[in-house]
Amino acid sequence: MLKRAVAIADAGGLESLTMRSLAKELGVRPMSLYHYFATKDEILNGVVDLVFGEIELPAADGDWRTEVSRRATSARAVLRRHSWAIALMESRTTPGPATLRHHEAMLDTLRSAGLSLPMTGHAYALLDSFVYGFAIQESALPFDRDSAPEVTQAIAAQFSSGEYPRLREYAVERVMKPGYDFGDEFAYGLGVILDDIERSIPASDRSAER
Amino acid sequence: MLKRAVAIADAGGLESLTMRSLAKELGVRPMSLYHYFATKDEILNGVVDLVFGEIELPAADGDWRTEVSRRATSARAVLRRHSWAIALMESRTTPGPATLRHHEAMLDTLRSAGLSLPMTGHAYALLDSFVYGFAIQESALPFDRDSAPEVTQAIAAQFSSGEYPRLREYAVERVMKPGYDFGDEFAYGLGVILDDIERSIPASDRSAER
DNA sequence: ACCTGAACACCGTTCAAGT
DNA sequence: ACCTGAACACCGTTCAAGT
Repeated sequence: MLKRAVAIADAGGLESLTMRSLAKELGVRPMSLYHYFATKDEILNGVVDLVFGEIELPAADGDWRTEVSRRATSARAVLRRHSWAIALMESRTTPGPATLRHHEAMLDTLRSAGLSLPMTGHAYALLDSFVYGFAIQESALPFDRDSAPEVTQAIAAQFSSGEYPRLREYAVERVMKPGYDFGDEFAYGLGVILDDIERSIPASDRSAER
Repeated sequence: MLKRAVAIADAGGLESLTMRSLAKELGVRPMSLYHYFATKDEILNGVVDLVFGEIELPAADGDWRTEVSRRATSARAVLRRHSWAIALMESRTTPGPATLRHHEAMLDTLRSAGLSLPMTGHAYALLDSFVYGFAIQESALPFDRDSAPEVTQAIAAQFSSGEYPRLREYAVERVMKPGYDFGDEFAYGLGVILDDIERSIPASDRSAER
């Protein structure tokens, strides 16, 4: 039921997910939905939790760097698949069960790696800020993955006025060069964060497979 | 005119900003707005650009670390003031003039600090991912800045089931301790990123005030 | 150039009622 | 328990018309 809601938003964006469109998708009348959910907001909470549940959980007994990296990469992929969910996260304040399970697994992984409680907070806040923020930026790219060159060139032409020399430089010398992919910045940022976490681990726990 | 739109969203959230509410605020009939903007989407683009314009610009000829730090801190404050704007950013793909000026200033600051073109992209993507993602997390906190203790305790009680031991540990031993403030995590993350940027600067440019 | 009333095709949701 | 039709107070936007 919530899965259908996700499918609708995937296909037509968040604004296409209405009580009426969801009801139609389920072959039922709009008012029937109110027997299962008190408000549309409740449905949105469920939808966000469902999306969260798609993210691979890290294993606390694995190599922490591998696990944290895998989970972050999975989170990015999920948020790219359901980019409408990012906007939703800003307004949801009551985490669902999948979200809680997820946080529990992450905390377990970080604590098992030997991080102190304060450092666990630092690392988790930094990591998820990066993942969410990257997803926002990726979803707001002025070109989609396919039509990159044409649009990029149009933008670069706009910069030829000389008003934005640094933007022009970056567009022409970097973005328009073959092989450039904004998505690659994810690996860089993730590496920086993982390195910082690694440095924070007490020597006694370092590279301990436990 | 767009300022009034921002004020409406500040006061009542994004859903309270409608063509009708904006018209009323301006003492005009709804249809008059269409003489200045083709669609509501165009208004939203303008609103996002206005919010962007509130962020302090970094000075390319200042100390890069001071400037980048000041700008990131300002961005966080702005997005906290207008947290509804975060959700909007996800769907806007055409940057306005204030946004372009902003990016130009950031690129200029990073390049003037001696960063290579690829490293400039790495640093900027990492920095803004962090800033945006932090803003999302901060706006989705289950407690607002004032009523922290009561709500936190209610949440901690929920964890007493033993189903989420790591979450319980973190809530009880960290979040509920006096002096804890999620907002403090911003300084930590920003420090990690600035340190990474600093390490990337060629020795010849290091600490050059130029 | 600037503004507007009426209307249309939508929303989420209430309420009272059906099986 | 599960579903529904009619209705209400909203949306964004079109169109034709006013000054």
